[in-house]
Amino acid sequence: MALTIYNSLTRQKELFTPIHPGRVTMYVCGPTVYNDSHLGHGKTYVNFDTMVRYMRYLGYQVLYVQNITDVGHMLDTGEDRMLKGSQREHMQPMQLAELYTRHYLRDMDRLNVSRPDIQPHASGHIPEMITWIQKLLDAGIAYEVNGSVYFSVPQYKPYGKLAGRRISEAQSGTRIDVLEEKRDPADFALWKKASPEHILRWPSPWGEGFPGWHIECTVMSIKYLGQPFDIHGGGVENKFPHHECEIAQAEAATGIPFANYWIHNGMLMIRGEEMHKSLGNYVTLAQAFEHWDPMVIRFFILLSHYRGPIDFTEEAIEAATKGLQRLTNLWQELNRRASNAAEGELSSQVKGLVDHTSRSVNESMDDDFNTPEAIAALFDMTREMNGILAGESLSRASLVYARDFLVRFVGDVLGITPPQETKQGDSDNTAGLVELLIESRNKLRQAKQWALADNIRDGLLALGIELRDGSDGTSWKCLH
RNA sequence: GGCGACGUAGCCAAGUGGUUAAGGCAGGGGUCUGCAAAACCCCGACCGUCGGUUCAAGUCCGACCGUCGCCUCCA
Repeated sequence: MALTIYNSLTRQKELFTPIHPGRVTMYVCGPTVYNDSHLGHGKTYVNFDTMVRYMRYLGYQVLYVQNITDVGHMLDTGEDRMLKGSQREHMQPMQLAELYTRHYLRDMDRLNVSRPDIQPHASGHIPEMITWIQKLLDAGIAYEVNGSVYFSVPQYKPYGKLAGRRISEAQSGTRIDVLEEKRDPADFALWKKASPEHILRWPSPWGEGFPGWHIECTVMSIKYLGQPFDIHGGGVENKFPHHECEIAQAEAATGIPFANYWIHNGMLMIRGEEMHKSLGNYVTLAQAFEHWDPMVIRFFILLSHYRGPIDFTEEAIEAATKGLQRLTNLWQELNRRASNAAEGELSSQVKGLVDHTSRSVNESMDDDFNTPEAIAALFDMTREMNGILAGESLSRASLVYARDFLVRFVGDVLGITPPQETKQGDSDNTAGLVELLIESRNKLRQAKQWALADNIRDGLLALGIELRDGSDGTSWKCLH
């Protein structure tokens, strides 16, 4: 089987064929860095990161580009988000952008989202944007009015092909005041003249101003990935108008297709509603991490298909926590046993189980990155492996074979970091002390001094160390 | 109003034409264990409603009900 991807452009699953065999060029719309990242960012970037990881696992050389928007865009209230943010925090706009870029990367690191290969900042690509706008003017598909430049939508026939709309259908002027200087209500800004109080401003052939909402993605993706490139991703809420405009700008200027595959991921909801500041249900990743382990949040996200919405509820997160524990318990147990297992041949039963699971998860991932189905197969394997583990002592080779599969798939592809190894060799003496207590407790148990033995176990548990008495001795793990 | 998505067991969530509808959580019953934890075994849905197509439909078509997104910055 081979990788198939649901392409928003054609509205169907298609066999993925990159432009250059063995290589993938991919662009995903990044955040506007004027505020802390929230759970919705978490879902989007975990979704796309997992795709990148899987394609790399398949052997593709992936070039992954994601922008950082730091130039500010006009809200319909006439305000600029970067400007608003800097006033709120009493900072210079670029200082604000730098601060929240760092926060964003910090949060993504905790979710184990691998960093994009290139993270171009919009503010660093103003000259390229100006050049591109000039191209559109030269092509006669854009026009200048009072120091601003607009894209003439009626002149670009394919407009609406991504979102499935016709411009005649668009209700114009119902909810926003149509700028009188635009020739058509559907026209969108490529360059806006800066008002005197606007700090974020750059010189251009049309006077001082700032770039329009969509031009940065068109210009930066093509600059680093070429035209066309393979995959363009982003949240569904950006399908229209943002992505539609990106296509229009790119293709109208050059006559060359923009991106071959468009991937849109579903939104994250909080108790059934879109997360929105005005609804008071806005949860930043930093806040979420205070309650839940970032790996639990990542796992929770992957438990649903990327294209669907996710409803973030405490109950669902709790279920994900338990499920992940089940998986990591096996991982940990394999590690523990492998460290002192006897040499021997690879068990054909284990090999069969692991190989079967490996094929199964690959098929699921090949089918439009179906992570929930792949995870179900992992749980099947977990159950059977636990059964085997309970019945016989396996050779080191068998344990390592199973463990390495988890490292490759759960670790490298799903991006779930392995359970922490017991801290042997750490600078502190925790491991030694715990082992000593276990030894003493087991002597008490042999003497049937249950109360004292339980006292030690309860005391350690209160300190976050859990003991498990097994047939082959007592193991322990830190609970945080 | 226009465009689009979705509605599967108490909760979360795969499955998109064909043997007994994955998996996780919660719940119930067992096994193991001094107890606990972990683990294993057993138990649950006829797929929003109503029609239609088909030898055969959660799975395709239509209508209706409900939820959500986009149409305005948004991951």
